[in-house]
Amino acid sequence: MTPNKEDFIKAIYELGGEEEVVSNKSLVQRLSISAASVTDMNTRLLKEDLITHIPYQGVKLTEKGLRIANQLKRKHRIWEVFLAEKLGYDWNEVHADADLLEHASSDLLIERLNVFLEEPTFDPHGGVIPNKDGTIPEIKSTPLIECEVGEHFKIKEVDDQQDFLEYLLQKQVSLGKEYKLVASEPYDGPLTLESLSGEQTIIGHKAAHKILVEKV
Amino acid sequence: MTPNKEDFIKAIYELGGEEEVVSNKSLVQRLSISAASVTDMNTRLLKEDLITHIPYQGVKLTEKGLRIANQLKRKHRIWEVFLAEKLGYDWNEVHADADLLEHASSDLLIERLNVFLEEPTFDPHGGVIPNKDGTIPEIKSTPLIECEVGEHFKIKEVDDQQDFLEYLLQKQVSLGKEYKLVASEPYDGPLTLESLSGEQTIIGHKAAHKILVEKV
DNA sequence: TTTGTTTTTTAGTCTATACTAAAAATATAT
DNA sequence: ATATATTTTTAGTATAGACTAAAAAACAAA
Repeated sequence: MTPNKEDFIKAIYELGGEEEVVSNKSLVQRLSISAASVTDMNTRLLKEDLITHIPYQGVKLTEKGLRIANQLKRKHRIWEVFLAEKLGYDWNEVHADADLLEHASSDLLIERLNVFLEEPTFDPHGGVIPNKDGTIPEIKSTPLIECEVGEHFKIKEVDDQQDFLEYLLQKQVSLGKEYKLVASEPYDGPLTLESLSGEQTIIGHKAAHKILVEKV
Repeated sequence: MTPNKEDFIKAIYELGGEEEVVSNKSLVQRLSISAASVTDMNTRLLKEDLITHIPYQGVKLTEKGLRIANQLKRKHRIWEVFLAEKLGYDWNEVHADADLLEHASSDLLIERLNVFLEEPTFDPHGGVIPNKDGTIPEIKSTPLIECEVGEHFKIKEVDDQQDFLEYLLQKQVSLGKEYKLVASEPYDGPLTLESLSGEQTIIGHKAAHKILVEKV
């Protein structure tokens, strides 16, 4: 497995290759390589049983390919957590360096880094971190940021940083409380929540990443 | 610059290519590649002005090559500090992962990591960390671990971790005090110091890494 | 100094990854 | 349905990095 193959598999995954067939054209655009190079890489990955290929239609990940894609995603997201939490990267800065690091990380390194970071469940964007074996953890609760306007939910888990907890206290947001999401501004804008008693609370999008809810 | 070229330059450096001509043979052994591959790589690095080459004798780093070698060493050693201090790697475990990571580190990442680690001067083995621009910092003080038996020295700087400071206090080792190194056991064994008043103190090799001294 | 050994270089191959240009297959539109 | 446009594949080429085998140069030793 080389960095290039890894990137290719990741690209297929991100274009929906877990379920549907992904066209050469979309891979050409995603990876900025020629169509011929995509065909080349397809035949190589096919030989390794990482994808299935329907000529003139596209490729799909095999079980093996999917497992690798998820393990890469695990590495990527654990690095993102590190970059954001420990090195002070902004959420939009983490991606490029995580992309480099994920290809240079032994399993041992990732597991130790994971422990150092206290086994995070989500990356800085709120994405779920896959398990070591490439499976996706059963998430009963979803980040508030992923809720749609109009949905009702219950607060299940919040980030446990001191200042964030104080912020929530001040906003009177507490575990178990039920809300309805009444508005969510685009471009990482604020969310408006309405409690059962009709009071409205406005919180920022970063906060909405740190709050896990269960839809009711 | 590719990881292979980087490793090649590092190998030349480690074999003394800053000053003397390094033979193909030594590079063959160091990198476990064929003699023909060494010649190939030499011609490539020559084209980029990273080395000078005397046919049938060997190669030497140019100024440019040396700067790159030191910047790589900087990356390598900063990662070693991270692996040892933050992820709990043993001193002998850090090398392999640092070797991978050093090729996947943007300058930005290394500088932020350096700040996170509080700008260490030495790696876990006591090696000096080169400056960002590829120069070697002027070290007035040397780690105690690098002293030879019989030398006299003065304590200049010690690691400032709470428990280590308590340990030193208990051993009555303090800044400015003068000692003579009277014994140093091999295989990371303990060091025996003798103060001016003739008292002997025995400290472990790890502690000797954390103590900087000036020879007198 | 002549012979034998070691080291380096050259020549030719191989694989991974890219490319362009052209051919083949598929999709679209009148 | 036939012409046109798009997408995919094939064919041929390039570069980085590796190899083996053989030639050339340098070194060592009797």
